[in-house]
Amino acid sequence: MMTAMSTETDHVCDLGRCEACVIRHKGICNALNADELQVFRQIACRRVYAPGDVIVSGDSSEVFFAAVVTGVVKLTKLLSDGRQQIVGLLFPPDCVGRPFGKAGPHIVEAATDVELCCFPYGGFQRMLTDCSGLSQRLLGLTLDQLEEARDWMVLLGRKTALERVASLLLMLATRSAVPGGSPDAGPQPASFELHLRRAEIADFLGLTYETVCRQISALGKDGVIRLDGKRHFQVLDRRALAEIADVCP
Amino acid sequence: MMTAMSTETDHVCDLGRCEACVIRHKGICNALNADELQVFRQIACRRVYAPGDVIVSGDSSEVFFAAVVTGVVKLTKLLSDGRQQIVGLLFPPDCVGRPFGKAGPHIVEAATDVELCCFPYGGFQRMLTDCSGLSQRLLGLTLDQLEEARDWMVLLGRKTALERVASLLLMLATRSAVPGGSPDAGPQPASFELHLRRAEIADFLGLTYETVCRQISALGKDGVIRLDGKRHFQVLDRRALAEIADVCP
DNA sequence: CGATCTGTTGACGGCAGTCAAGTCAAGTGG
DNA sequence: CCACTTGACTTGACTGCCGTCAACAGATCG
Repeated sequence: MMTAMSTETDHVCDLGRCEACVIRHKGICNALNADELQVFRQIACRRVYAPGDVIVSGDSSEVFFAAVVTGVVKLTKLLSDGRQQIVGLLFPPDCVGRPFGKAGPHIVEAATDVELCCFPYGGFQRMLTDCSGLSQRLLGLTLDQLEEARDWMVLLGRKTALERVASLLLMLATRSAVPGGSPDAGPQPASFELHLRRAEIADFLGLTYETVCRQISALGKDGVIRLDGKRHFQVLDRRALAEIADVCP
Repeated sequence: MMTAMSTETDHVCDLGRCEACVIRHKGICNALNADELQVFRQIACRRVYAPGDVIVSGDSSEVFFAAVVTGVVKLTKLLSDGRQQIVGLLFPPDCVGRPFGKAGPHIVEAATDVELCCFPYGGFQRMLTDCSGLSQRLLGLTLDQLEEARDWMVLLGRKTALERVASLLLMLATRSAVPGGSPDAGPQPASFELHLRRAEIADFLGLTYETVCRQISALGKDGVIRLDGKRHFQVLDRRALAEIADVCP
């Protein structure tokens, strides 16, 4: 598959070559030309995390910026009595952390095996000024995340438990669909792994894990989805799922 | 009060002078130097709206970008059966609309008397590329909004009705505090007008308006707040309010 | 084997939604 | 001026969804 142009080391080393990176033409990296990429590569540094690893915690006085290369990153916020809410799931090529000063208290955690491309804070800040397209690109990504967050606000504020679960499954089914696949032509069997525990799903949907269980069971009984094992989902009736989720496409 | 430097027309005309604008040194305008401001001023156009006026509706195929100069703008999302959720309140100098293509279906509405500084879409896009600091500044604002949206997700997903109402009142009390005032030195009587109807508060908090009423009454009975009329609130015990709201400062 | 973790299902109760009645203020029209 | 309407708000009674508590089933591991 990989056309081996390089006669040099073929095993992916710490930094790898940006040109071969899976997010080279996505996210912020896509805003860079070859020369700028060179600079990027010199200040960047790859890090890997196992599921459950905490990437950043506390009130993030420690500034941090990175791009998600592979895996899923979980963004959680806490109330003082322990209640918690997942406020974002980051997929490649989303970015973690924020330029320009402080953010509120988050917990940033790896939901799956995760590979990050990390940037020293000052260096990234400089790139942001030097590379004309970079901040625009990052702005675009941030606006997308804002849009997602707002859709999630509707879910949390107004949807029933069943609608919430359906919405999540539909989102994941859509996201995990092959990007090059036919645009909603075939029935699209839509099957995917959900790496989150029931409790994490609950924290994402603003429910308890018992309620999540019940609604998943309900969707199963109605023949809308099917579970193979505990975490592998199969969408049998996508249209019904979308109708329950009340998504306005 | 106003030091009349200009010997010319004193009544504020359609465009006014950017130099005298209340958001000249805030928001995106602050990223511009005098020359860039000149360009901005030539493509910009002021518009005013009355409370309840719809600024943009539908799926915003009509692209639109503007800065809020005065007043409060309401961002609403709908479900197909009429349930609705306010996903954002925009105060000066926040921005309405998004560069780079489409956003989801929103309703953008004036919550109070509103004055906007509107930009033609193409012109703003060009400015974004030409003015180096502009996209960075807009990025900063967008990141702030994202942070706010995520805090709101915690409220909608995990807080009780009483906590939600307390959180809203605390936010408004904080926002309406005199910016130059003493940083939480005195008791800060914190009194403000809430221009939203009970039903709108409910749509913001993910509750029904009856529940909002009850919780406001409860806070009143406990001596935490006081109502003068229907919409003028006075925070009597800010510490208690913050404790109820469970805000981690 | 027990211990622990994750997930499922049942019984019950409470918080907030639903339905409904009533108050208050402002406007309208005779 | 008064009768009436309308809209925003408040309060009460009842219901239901979802949270809480609990028991149990598999799976993994030492």
